[in-house]
Amino acid sequence: MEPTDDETGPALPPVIAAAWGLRERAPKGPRPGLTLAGIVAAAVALADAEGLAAVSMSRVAKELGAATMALYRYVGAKDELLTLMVDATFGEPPDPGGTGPDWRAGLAGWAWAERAALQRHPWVVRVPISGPPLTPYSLSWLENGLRCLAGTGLTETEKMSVMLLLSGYVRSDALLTAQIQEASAASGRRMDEIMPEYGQLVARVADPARFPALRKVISAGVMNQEDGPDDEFVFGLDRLLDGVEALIRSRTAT
Amino acid sequence: MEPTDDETGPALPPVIAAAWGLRERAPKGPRPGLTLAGIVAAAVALADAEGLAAVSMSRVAKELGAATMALYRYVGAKDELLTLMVDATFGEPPDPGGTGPDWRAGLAGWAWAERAALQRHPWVVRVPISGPPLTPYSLSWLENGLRCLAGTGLTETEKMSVMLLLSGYVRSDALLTAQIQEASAASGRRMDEIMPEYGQLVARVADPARFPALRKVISAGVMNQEDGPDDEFVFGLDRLLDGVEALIRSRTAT
DNA sequence: CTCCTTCTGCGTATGTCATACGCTTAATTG
DNA sequence: CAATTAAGCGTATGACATACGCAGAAGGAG
Repeated sequence: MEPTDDETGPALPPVIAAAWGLRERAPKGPRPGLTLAGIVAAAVALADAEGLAAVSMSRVAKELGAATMALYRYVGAKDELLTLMVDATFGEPPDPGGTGPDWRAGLAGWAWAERAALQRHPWVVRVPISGPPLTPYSLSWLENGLRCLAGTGLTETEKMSVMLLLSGYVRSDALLTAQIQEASAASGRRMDEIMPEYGQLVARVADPARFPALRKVISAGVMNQEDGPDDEFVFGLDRLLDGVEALIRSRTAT
Repeated sequence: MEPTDDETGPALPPVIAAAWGLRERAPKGPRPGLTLAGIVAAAVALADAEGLAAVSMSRVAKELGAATMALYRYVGAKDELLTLMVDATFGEPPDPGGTGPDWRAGLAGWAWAERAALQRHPWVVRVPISGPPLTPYSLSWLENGLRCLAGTGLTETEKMSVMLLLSGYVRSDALLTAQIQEASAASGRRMDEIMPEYGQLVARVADPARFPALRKVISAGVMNQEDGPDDEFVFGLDRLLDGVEALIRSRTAT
């Protein structure tokens, strides 16, 4: 179960190979009673139902009717299980990523879909990510995003940077939403009470003389307005895509 | 040590009050042998030297020559200590946030400074954040950022959204950098080897027929180019500020 | 000066967790 | 049928956060 590191390149973590279906099962030995996919699915269901904190190796094993240590035949460490859990929640990206001419609509759809996936499984943003994506679904999403940028005059480096920027933004937004949900659950208040309360706390703590701009924001009622949670996302997404559009236009003009 | 929840508003977590210097020491009882600031400073030093994983309550206490449980007189839970650690690493923002007319230069400077702070303490991006900022330095940074936007025609809500967008971006970028550092430390390879290796792994795992756009990026050598790590940051920052500029221009034009 | 209140430091105990190690046993091949 | 290989898993280890309650210090009240 060592990472394979032959002359063709660097080590491929075994669990990643397994996720891509590249694991050749040895002909000898007892047949496996569990599957990697089954373990991941059980862990995802558990996280959905009781939160990421409930996902311990022993708890997942119990859910499967197996012993804790049985899982380690499929997964080298809990870390790897978490990586696969995240990948599983994304699933196949929604759409062939049409090579249609409208890159902007394509990327916007991509962002909305990723956001939806993250909101279906709010714990995903709490998983500490260990590196750039190598898992099947994650790469599928990246692929589809990149396809949207095919017709633009951007360099490959720029395309990648745009995807990095966009996925980072979606993640940031989802993190914020998740925080509000958690704060609501922890304090027992309704979700639409969290931000107004935050505004009050800031007002109590921030001296108007030292924090004039901040106080102005608060007293303008920014935290109290009844905005659908989508408004914030729309704003950032529009800004971001405007920035990309400016670049593309300058490229096309040249 | 209960959160105070009087008629003036919602509960202010006691450790936040302490961080703002709002704690009135009781006249009775033995004098405290530790200080909250000292505990936080020790924890930050420990995280800087040995990483976030080394920061356990017992380890921090040992660093101070105190017993583990002594810390709980100053901090309700480890979570709170982490929040204060993050705040401490930011420190006072660099510059009065001049109300000069050039919002763009101001915000860019803000972003670079925040990025520098995060890179001085790479573990900060690994701290699970529990909610919107309430700590002194965090709010100072927010204040200074907001001031940059004073002259623009943006609404208060929009200003806040811009700051959210920008700080999320800086954080995302710092997270990526931290991941590369961690991967480098874990695998023993040099930091500039990590991305090329990632490219090779993707090439090994992603079938060209199913991932054409991704393969095109890889084979264009995107992962191999000798880019200063700043290039990525510059690109995203420019896009982002371009997007904000487009909005401001449309506002001013009206 | 003395007692009482109040708060600090901290020893101990508890429950949880990830995971290393090695035994047993089931498939399969020769 | 014997040898091989890997699956399931029981046990043990060490780390961790933190609840609880005691002992002693500091100051105020009488």
